[in-house]
Amino acid sequence: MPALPNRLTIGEMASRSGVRTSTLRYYEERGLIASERTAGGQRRYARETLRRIAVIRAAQILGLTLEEIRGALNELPQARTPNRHDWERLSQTWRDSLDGRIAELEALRDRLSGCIGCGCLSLENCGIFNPGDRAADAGAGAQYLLGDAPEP
Amino acid sequence: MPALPNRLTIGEMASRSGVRTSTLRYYEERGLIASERTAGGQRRYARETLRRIAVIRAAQILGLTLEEIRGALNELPQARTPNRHDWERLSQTWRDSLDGRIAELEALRDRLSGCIGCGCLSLENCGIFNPGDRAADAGAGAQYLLGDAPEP
DNA sequence: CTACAACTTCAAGTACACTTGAAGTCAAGC
DNA sequence: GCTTGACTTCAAGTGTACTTGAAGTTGTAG
Repeated sequence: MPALPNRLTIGEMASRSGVRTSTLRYYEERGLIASERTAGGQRRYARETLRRIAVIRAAQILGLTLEEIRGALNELPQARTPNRHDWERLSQTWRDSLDGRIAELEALRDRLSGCIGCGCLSLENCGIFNPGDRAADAGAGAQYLLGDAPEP
Repeated sequence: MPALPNRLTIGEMASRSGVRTSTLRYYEERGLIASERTAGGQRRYARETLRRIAVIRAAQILGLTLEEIRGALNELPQARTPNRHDWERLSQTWRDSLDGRIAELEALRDRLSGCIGCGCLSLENCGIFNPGDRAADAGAGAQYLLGDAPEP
């Protein structure tokens, strides 16, 4: 077993994290991760950066943009090892966001399930698929199913 | 109250569905919706198309691409009013897909919750955030939290 | 019958998250 | 000390889902 170096090359980071080198450079360019350079100009990453990447990939699943993730991560400074409190705040925030998304999807699923019973698409009087036929001047139309406000 | 015409202009469709005219033209170009034309070449939509748009927006929430949605919708042909069986198949498929996504997010949330207790980001020995430090040659690294296989 | 808002097409632009390729440099093993 | 794979930058390309703008046409209210 080879000893684990504390400073990892970009290739080592890639194979350990499952994220391509081009992506790592891109993340660095966008300020999500940081690196030091060798005398010759090559990147060397701290081992902690692996965790940061895990957090980034997890946050992407939650639907956050890289910019939003960058904002969240910048409260876990790269200068010091993030402490338990830092991490609790971040993971609690994301947990809440997850709970929200889960609730949204469950509501959508339940509306869909209701529709299975009524066969909406073939019926004129389904309250879910026909709102636009009645609330014409609300401008919201078929947004009903989505639980959305009209945007554009 | 103005009577509801059976053939709607693109502008009427836009205000009823909450989707821009440019988006409607784009959907048509991509084969998700259809229209007839007036003698002068302007689009006129059947009222049913409003439902189709509601379905499209709902499916987007599920994370389907327009191409996938097009595929699903093409089994609900525009030529005839889709029957109850058509709709049951489609909504059941999407319900299953929703259930899957909900389960994924719940698993992620639970792993996050476990992390809140252990303060991973500051600990060397968390099984969730440090897998890459031990399974170096698996190439999977920090994918653990995500429940993902390594892709690239 | 005319004015004007709403429509038409087509090409190009935008945002996000990357990937690819060219041309060149670095570092580790022999 | 040289070879070779891994690295470097920078510009351009990809795919998805649209939006914007220019230049011209249509349809309807007055």
